[in-house]
Amino acid sequence: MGRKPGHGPAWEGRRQDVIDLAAELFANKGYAGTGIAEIGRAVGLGTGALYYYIGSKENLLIEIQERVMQPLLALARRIAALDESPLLRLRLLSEAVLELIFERLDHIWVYEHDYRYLSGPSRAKIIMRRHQFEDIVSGLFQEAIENGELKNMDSKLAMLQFTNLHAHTYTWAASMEGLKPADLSASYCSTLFFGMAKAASDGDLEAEVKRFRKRYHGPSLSHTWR
Amino acid sequence: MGRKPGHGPAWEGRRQDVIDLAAELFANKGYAGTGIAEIGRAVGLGTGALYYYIGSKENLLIEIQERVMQPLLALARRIAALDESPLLRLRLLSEAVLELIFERLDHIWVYEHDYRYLSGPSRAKIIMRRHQFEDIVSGLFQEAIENGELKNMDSKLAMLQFTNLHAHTYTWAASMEGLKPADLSASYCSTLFFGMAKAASDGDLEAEVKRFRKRYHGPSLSHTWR
Amino acid sequence: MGRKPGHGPAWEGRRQDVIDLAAELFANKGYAGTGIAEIGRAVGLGTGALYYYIGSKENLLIEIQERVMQPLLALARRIAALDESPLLRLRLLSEAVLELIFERLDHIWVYEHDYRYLSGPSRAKIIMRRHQFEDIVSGLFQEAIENGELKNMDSKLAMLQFTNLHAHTYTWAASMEGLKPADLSASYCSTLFFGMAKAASDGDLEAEVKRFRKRYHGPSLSHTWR
Amino acid sequence: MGRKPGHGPAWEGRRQDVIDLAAELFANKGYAGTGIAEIGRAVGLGTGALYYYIGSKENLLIEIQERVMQPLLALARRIAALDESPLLRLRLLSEAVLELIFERLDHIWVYEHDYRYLSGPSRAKIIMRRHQFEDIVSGLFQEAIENGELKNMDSKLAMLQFTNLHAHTYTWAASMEGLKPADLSASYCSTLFFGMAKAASDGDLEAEVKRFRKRYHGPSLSHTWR
DNA sequence: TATGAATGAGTCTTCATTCAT
DNA sequence: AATGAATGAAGACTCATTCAT
Repeated sequence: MGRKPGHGPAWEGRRQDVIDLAAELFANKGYAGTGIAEIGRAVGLGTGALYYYIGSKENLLIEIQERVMQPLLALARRIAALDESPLLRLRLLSEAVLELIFERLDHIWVYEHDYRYLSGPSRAKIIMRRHQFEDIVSGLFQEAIENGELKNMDSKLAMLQFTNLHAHTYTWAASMEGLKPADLSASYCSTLFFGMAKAASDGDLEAEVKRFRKRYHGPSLSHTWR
Repeated sequence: MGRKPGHGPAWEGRRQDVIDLAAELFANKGYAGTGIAEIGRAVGLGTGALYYYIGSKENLLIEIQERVMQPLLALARRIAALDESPLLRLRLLSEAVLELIFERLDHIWVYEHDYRYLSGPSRAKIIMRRHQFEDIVSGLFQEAIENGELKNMDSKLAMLQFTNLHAHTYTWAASMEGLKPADLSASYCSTLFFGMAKAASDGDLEAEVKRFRKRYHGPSLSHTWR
Repeated sequence: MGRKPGHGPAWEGRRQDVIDLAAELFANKGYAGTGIAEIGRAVGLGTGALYYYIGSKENLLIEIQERVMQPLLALARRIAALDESPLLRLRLLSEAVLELIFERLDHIWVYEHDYRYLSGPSRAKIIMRRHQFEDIVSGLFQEAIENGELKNMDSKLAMLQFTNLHAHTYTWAASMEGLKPADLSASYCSTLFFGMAKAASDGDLEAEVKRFRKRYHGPSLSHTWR
Repeated sequence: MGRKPGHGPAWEGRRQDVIDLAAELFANKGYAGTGIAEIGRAVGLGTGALYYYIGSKENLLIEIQERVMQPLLALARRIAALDESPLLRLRLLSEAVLELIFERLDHIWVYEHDYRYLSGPSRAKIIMRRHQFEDIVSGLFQEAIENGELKNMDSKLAMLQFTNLHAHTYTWAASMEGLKPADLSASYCSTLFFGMAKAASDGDLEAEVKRFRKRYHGPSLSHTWR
């Protein structure tokens, strides 16, 4: 974002290193909980020198968001454009997304948690990109539904389930050493696509729920606040 | 001596109101991004009076976490103890959880985002409770697997999918006016349980993936950072 | 100080109780380190009711100072007026002062430490009284010197030694359970009066000091700051 | 990489200046009565820059205590180790202590008054050092008693008299312009050592006291509180 | 007489940012 | 390219005091 002419050749590399470290720190202690001086200490630079590279603290946050959103969108576009069945493309996207998540968990933490600290314009830009990504996924689901590969359902709801399943993975991925993105993707897609398949009918369970509600007279199972 | 130490009868109610408002503000601007004075302004109290009710800012955060975790755990325990099939119990739990989420989205935002700003002990307590919740869900899946209602899979992986799907809902729930927890729960459970059903076999798709990989020679679909 | 008409009969007693407790707390945690609410808790009163008795926090401090200075001055005047030898009177005063110190160490702590927190007028008043006390003691020493009971020395220096010796006792008195004011007084006065007696001549030691200074060439024994 | 963490060469000097000024202010208005901003104004620094030097307000207090206690202990140890008579060593110590007191009265004020505002560990450390100092003085008195230079008395009581006499000097030293530590030391030691000398016997005065008590029937000379 | 509640100025402290060198 | 130093606004929190009831 901020690279201007007049900087030496090492500038860009150093800059990226700083962002790397910032992402790590932000992920662990939160954007608001991490001080500029702390980042400086981690990189081995005084605050003054740090500003030579970063411009501002918010800039750092913007860069990290970009680092997540740019490849994500690029990936989604490239894959969506493939001449393959929608489910296969979704499966490929799933794996690519999970790879991204596993590769740099810290970035994803920041991406998911701290975009609220972005000021107006940057925030809007990020949100717009998220919608773009979602639209691509929605579109793929729509194709699959029209295809007949999936049952007739709201493609947006399908997309949200896909997104929920993948996005929330960053929460626990660190504690599952050994788990491979490819395997996880297979499992996720298996659940999603079979769960949404033509044959699937939830009639039985929902009927059972209804019967239970009639029969049940114990303490409330739905929540009321306070 | 007629002393009556402690607080008047209105105190607790006022206190809860303050927490309500704080949750709203924290949800919008983040815990770190919300000032005590700002909360005071929202409630109509000076900082001094505010502290009379809250004790400390962190206390507010703790209280909000409790408000989420306590009913969540209580619900999970009560439902898990029912004498019903595991899938039905999971379905009931799903709905209860979604009700909780929809009812107080702001609390869930804070619960998911800001627990990192808790100091040591409180943080540990919250994390412990989360594990307890997860164990209950895992247990139900394990039962369903042993039952034969679900295919043979890692019950923890099943639990994580259940959790991912539900937890991440807070992200977009506000923008889906009209969506009922009951319907969403039906959809989620349908996907999950059919997707994990005995019959389901992902052999076909995975074979297709393999063929694709062999055939494909375009730009990389997996991500490498930077 | 603050007793106004319109107060019930229990008022004054209660007021004194509050001052008692305040002295204890001030002694332990310092005037500035003790909150009004803390005093209230100790007495069993809310802050509102407390103010009914005390008027202000500074008032409390003033009262405590008075409680020390008034009996001290009264004592000194009464004893100085006795028709006895100056040394006997000093000895009697010594004991009375030590009794005062031992009886209410907490008051003395406050008296010695916290008069700096008094605002202008009260502070001036207290300092004036201290001078009055010192003048009485000086006068007694002057008599003894003129009497020939003590050697010819500056009566003010004599007074300061008397005062130093007694005043600083509060510092450690609490840790000397069992020590009686009368015995301590005997010891103090013995040291002082024999040390200042006609016969006493410090020529020998001072000569020795001079010889040592000439002979000594080790590291400096006098201090230079930093 | 050319980083040079830490502080510039002027830092330590500036830091000491800040402590100097803080000591002055604390001495006049008390530790609790002096605000950080006030110190900043006195040094010509904003609060931010001030903290760059001091770390915390309590640190300032600790530093001042150290500035008193460290030279005091060093002095005591060096002097106690000299191969001279115990009384000469006490006399030398007396002078050194008084020099210290006269040189930086403000530090001594803070040292004597405000150590109560130190939190746990620092407070304990300071108290320990005070005991070490007292033990050295006690030891010297003990030697003098065993020597026969002083009469047979409790060496701790002797030490306390020595300490009282010296320590309390800070109270009035400022108002005695022209008084030299050496002269004051000579006077103090003269009083103490002759007063505690072998020949001294307080039999006469104490007998007189007894006779007086019997004879006297006026108002109480001993104090009863309130 | 006493209470709980409210005030608001004041406290110490932190931190992103700037700048002379 | 980098440093140390300084800024100053903002942060959380405290506390003596007041007041309606």
